[in-house]
Amino acid sequence: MTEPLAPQFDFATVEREIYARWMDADLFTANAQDSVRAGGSREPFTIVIPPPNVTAVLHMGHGLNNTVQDVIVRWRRMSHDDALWVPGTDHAGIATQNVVERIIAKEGRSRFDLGREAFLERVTDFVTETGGVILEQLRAIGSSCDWSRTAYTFSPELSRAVREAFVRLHEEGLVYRGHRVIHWCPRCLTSLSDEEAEPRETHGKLYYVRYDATDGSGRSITVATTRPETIPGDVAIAVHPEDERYRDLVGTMVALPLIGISIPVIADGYVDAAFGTGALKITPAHDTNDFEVGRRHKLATPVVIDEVGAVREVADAEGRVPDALKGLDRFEAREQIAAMLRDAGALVKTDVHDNNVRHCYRCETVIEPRLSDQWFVKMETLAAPALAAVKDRTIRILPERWEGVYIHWLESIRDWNISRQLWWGHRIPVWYCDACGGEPIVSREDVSVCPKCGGAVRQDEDVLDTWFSSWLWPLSTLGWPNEQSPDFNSFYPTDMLVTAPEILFFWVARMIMAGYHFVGRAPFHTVYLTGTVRDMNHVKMSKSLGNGIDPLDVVERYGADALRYTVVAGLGLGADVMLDPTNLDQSFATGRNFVTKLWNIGRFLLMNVGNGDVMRLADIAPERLTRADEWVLDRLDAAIRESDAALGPARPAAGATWSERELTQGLRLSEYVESARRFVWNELADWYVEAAKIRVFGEGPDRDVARAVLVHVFDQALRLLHPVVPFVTEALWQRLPQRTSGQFLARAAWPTAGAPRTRASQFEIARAAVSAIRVIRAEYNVTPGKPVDAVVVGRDALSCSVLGDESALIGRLARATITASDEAPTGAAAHALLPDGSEVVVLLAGLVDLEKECARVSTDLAQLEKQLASLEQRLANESFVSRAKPEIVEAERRKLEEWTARREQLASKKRTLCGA
RNA sequence: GGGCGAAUAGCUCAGUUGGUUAGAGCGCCUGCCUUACACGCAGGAUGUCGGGGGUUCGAGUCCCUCUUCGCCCA
Repeated sequence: MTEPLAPQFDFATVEREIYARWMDADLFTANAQDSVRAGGSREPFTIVIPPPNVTAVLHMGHGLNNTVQDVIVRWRRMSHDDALWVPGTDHAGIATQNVVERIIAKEGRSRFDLGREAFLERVTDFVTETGGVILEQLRAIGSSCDWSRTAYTFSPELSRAVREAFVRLHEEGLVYRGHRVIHWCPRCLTSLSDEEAEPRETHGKLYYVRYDATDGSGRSITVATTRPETIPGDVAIAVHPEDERYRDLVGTMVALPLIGISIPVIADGYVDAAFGTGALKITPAHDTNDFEVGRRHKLATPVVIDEVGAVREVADAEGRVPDALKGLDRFEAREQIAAMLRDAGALVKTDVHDNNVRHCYRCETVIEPRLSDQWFVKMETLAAPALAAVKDRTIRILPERWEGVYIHWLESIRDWNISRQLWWGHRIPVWYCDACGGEPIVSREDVSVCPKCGGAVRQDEDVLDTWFSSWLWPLSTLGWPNEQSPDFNSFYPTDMLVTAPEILFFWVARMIMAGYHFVGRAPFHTVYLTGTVRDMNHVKMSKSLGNGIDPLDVVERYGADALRYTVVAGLGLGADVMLDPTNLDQSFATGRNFVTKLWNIGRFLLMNVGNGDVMRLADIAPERLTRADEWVLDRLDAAIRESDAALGPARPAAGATWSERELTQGLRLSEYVESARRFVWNELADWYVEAAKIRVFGEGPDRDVARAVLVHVFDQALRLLHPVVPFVTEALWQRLPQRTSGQFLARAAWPTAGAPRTRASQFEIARAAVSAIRVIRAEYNVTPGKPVDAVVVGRDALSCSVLGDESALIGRLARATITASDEAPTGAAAHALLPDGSEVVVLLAGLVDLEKECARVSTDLAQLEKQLASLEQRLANESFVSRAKPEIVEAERRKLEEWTARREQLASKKRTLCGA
């Protein structure tokens, strides 16, 4: 039963209601049995969500990313795939721990006051309470995740996968304990991986410090350093072996300024002779590269900066730190020692110097290189297949340019520090026995006594890098390490991964490594890296900068569909999306306008089609279709074809790897949306609906044809648009005549294009005639309501019959009374030449300005002649005719014929009008 | 410093292997409340495709170079 549609789309009510009905009907739950991999009839199509942090609230980046995933997964679901979108969250070690630490700080307590166990309880409580918020928010933007499979990196199941991975890698010798200089955040009090310690361009100084020789010769060597506060930790001065300036100093001793300890001058190829003075101070405990130099030269490693970044004699550093520096923060110490050096005459000069300083990606604190024991993953063997997978096209990364970045990173990969000195995270499954002091015990199960001596054991205090669980995400969410689980069998490997480029290394590359290493197969075949959401000044949106847009605010104001449509329509492949946080009305106008338009087309249709039976298109004899019918059906097919081409392929046709041709195809979401939009708005609404009005308003058998075409075409268009604007399309679709309850557009079949319709192009002649008359009306400022008289003159038999048959329609759309004739009338009238050579003459008694008409035709003619001249020149060119592809030459010849004929028409018109 | 990428209408961007008169959305201008829609309808204006050079019958598209901007890695 169709009740009239509300004049306005009440998205707030409808979206909530429809989402609830989708959930009740269980539409988003994938069935492992349906997958062809389990003997079913559907191709599996799986996307695993990039798990947002449990502490996260939805921002536009999530809005963009998850809209893209939802569009893709809905498209595949409608395309008969066994579509699965796995949702979930990440326990996010540092981020979550920071949040809870801030909360308890308000109570005046630190995590150390609470102790490990009590602190973890607080975190767990916090996560239980707020961890699901972002998943709820994803529903508000329409995400069709399979909520029955919601995963969490810290769940018992996924934690088992983490242990399995760690232990297995250890057994294979790929996880090892290393003693080296790592990135340390003195605020978070944890080590970080190379990726988590982000380089930032920083304005600093370069201090030139003189170290005097100890042999009394009066010689000295000046080094340039950005970090004079580490001077107490210096153990050598290094120069390049081939640097003539310092050759005679190599092997001699110099004194640490202010401190007096003697250190050697050594030669090492690592030194860049062109930087600073060409002499480098070596501080092995406080610089990654210096550590390597120190190791090569078997130097000591005095530690002079502690874990909170204060200068102290921490280890092997007795007598090295001057009293005046002790206890100072590293940056205060820098100023202090510079002053002391200046006073001592050892500071030669300072220069301004910009360099990249690493900062903690979570709290922005300047990283302090720190010497410590950490667990590492050996990356070289893991990287090899991940590198090969992209090179041999098993995996494609879009936009393509990211492939280069990925390859470059993997080719110069370094070992991965996975220890974190945090409390919130997967505890490293390693136990130590103090009694026998044997090898660390690495175990899948908790260990309570030493297997060797039966003594007490203690577990490693550290937890694992969060990414050590995230890299298993496509595996662990589907049941791994149980490779026999139905989900793993049916849905692994997954298909696409949609994420932000920032985590290409953190996450994407490592997932590929994990996939190959643990199960021998890539986790997905396509990586789609979306752009970034920015404000009008191209600044990335962020809460801290205050230039963000809250997606839920947008949903509240304009609806989820408007948000989704706007974002997808503005999204070139991998392109950034610009939105103005200060003008939401304008930013989301695209989506809001479109949704309203769609709603109004639906209103028109439901008001006028009525509740009576609607024929199926297939039951209508072809000869009953009008030219307009054929045209709109043809345009629909074109839109379907264009949408398919823009979206697909969904997977490599050959199964294993992408062909060269396929490699960069598909995922043009904005092109897909534009094709669909153009059809419903510029073709269906602007032309077909207008053309069909008189038929649906009338009575008789033709009314039923028009109703059938209208309903069919709108039904198909709603299917085509459903992935982008799921709510409004579902709401309209369910009200279409003869819909039985329990049917959902979300599960309806994706449209397929039919064979080309030959009569469709005939309607173009009528359309051109309407446009021509409208242009003339506008030029002569004929008031829109006022009818005019016009004569149409077909160029040939076909045009004549089309224009004759359709004259009533043309007249109605152009507000004109049309006479079809064999000959253009003479006398004062406005003329237009249609693309096919037919003519339209609008009789504007008393209005026609002969001069204006003459000028118009002259301009047209001049332009055509210019183009014709260049065309003639091209065809006269022997090289072109002989060297260009034959079909190109042929096309140009045909064009020449048409244009020449047109020139004759225009020239003759000009003679009549201009009287020359 | 090394590498990668971008530069097309006022703005944001398409333009897939070189081949019609370079497109879209938003914005802008003109006229219209035409009984689905003014969040709309009809009409319209706007490009030395960053500069220069080259390859080619033919370049927005390929090559070189310069300029500007962005990203990644030291």
